[in-house]
Amino acid sequence: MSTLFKRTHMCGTLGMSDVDREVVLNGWVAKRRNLGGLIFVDLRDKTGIVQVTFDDSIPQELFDKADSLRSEYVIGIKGIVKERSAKNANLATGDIEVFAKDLIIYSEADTPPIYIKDDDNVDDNLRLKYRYLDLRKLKMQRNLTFRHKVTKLARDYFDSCGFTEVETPMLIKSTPEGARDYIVPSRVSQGSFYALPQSPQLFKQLLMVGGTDRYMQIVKCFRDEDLRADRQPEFTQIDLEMSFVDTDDVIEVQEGFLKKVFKELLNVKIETPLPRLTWDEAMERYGSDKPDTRFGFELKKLNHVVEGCGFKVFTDALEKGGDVRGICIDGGSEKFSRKDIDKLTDATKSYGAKGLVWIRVNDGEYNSSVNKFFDQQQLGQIAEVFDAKAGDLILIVSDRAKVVFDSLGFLRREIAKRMGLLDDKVYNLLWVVDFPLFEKDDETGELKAMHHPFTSPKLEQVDLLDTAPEKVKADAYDIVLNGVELGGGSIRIHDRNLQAKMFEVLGLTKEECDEKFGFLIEAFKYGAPPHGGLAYGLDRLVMLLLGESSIRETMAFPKNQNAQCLVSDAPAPVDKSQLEELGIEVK
RNA sequence: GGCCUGGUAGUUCAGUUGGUUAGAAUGCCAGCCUGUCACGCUGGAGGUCGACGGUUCGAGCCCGUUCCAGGUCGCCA
Repeated sequence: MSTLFKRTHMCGTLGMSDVDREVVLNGWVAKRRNLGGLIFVDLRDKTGIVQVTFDDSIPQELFDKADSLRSEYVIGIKGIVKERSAKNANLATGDIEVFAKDLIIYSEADTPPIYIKDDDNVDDNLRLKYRYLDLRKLKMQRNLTFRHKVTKLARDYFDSCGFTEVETPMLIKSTPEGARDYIVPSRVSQGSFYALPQSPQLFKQLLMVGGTDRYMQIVKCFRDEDLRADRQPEFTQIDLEMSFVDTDDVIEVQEGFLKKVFKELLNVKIETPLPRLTWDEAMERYGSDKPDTRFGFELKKLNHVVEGCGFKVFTDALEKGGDVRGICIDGGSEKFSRKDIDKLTDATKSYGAKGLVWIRVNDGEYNSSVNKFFDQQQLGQIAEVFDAKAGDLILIVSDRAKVVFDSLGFLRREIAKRMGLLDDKVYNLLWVVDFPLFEKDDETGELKAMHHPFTSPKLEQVDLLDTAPEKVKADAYDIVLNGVELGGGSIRIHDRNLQAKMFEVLGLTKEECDEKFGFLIEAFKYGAPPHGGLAYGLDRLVMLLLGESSIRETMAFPKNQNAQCLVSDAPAPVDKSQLEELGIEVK
């Protein structure tokens, strides 16, 4: 029975140029202020808020209707735009207001369980349960719109570079390496299962064999692993693959994309070519393969300085082939109390460090947690490595290399955060290149592919595959922004013999390879072009561009930490009959 | 699975050494109010202090167990 007021304008777009214009607006009541003979309603749609005014120039019946409005009622109004006598500088539309001549209430609304206000601080579970209310926040609408702009820009840019967007299947074969798969039962082939893709990796390589030449896809990926602020079980990649390219070609195209994204969406100029760090250098200097270079505190190796010292913790670590490394915090001595350092020490323990040695640099003397083992001269030698000055704080960790890098990498970032050195207006993009091809499994000691088994080794190092595979570097690269991995990729192996060699080093039998990747190996028999590519984590990219700290702020319906969708209550049990139809036993 | 933080009104939080009827802000309801925009003023409703057990004359507070949430380590080729 309700009629519709045909909208002429969006709320947030009105301004002085619309004065005296008759407009029709639709939206939600964000706020009602009743001053007695005068009622103000803040009307909201996705573009913003505008003030609608009801005064005594309208019939009493209409005024009473306006008085009945409550938060989140959905209404339409007809009215005239007028310049305000009292302007509101805090509101984009604050120069004008709309004098209502007619009002229609489309829906009434119960009092909402959460405030619809950008700067609220509501429990995450409530926000996720009532996500449709949360999404009414202008910030969320801005975020979704921004995300849309990133994907549109990606499609346009890669289109202009000769890429074709191709959809790859969502129901694929499970290849249980790496992350856990989400499994989908097959009704037609009972007892068999599909998996949801962790990435379109194998299919995009098949597209290269299929002559697609340049492929892109904005694609959902699924990983059944524990969640984090920047990790969701279903997330979106901007996935890319190119034929007849080397690392430089891939990087050049991507730098063009990133430059455009930053220029057009943030009006930030990115200087290209971007810096490139080798993986070795990134670890040595920053203790991380995704270094944040907005601040210093670079790692220094102290092995040669502490060699033969009387401190057993250091000498033991060295004897076992480990390292002694440290960082120097400029002016950190005053900023961090003994208690602060104890807390930091505790925090490093989750990275495997057993302790933290500290040295406070004063004028010409040193105070440290290892005064018993080092005299002033020895401490001075350590300080010299860092070029430390009075007021600095040196933190040292000794252990096997991974623990040392992880702990110090964490410390430098944590300390920078506490010292307020993380400027979110600075965008330090860089490439980390030459990753190791393999890494050792901590439990089994076996080699496994660091990236995936189709990543090409650096061709000049292929001979090392037989003699010292752990030393072989890969043609793999990650793009890093302010300490966050935005994306990664590699040049793939297109040579059958090299691929066979790779599987051999990984200890995979021919049967295992055929079982898992037979279709790709088969495809490579029929002419595979040299190819390589890259995939961005779209959610993370958008998160960083928006200055958000969780990817949940960039997606419409994210899952909570238990991977549940609180809006729809998934996952949920299914009917017994559904399971029977799938041939799944019911307990 | 481990560690850290938290769970008190619809919401965000405070709650001292264990002690009367558990508070504030905001939201909500009612009344008044013609230039507000965090409108104002007056009044009102609103609580399984996450759950269970224990200690105690007495528990929001102490102890134990457990559930839930967020962060994080492991994990994420």
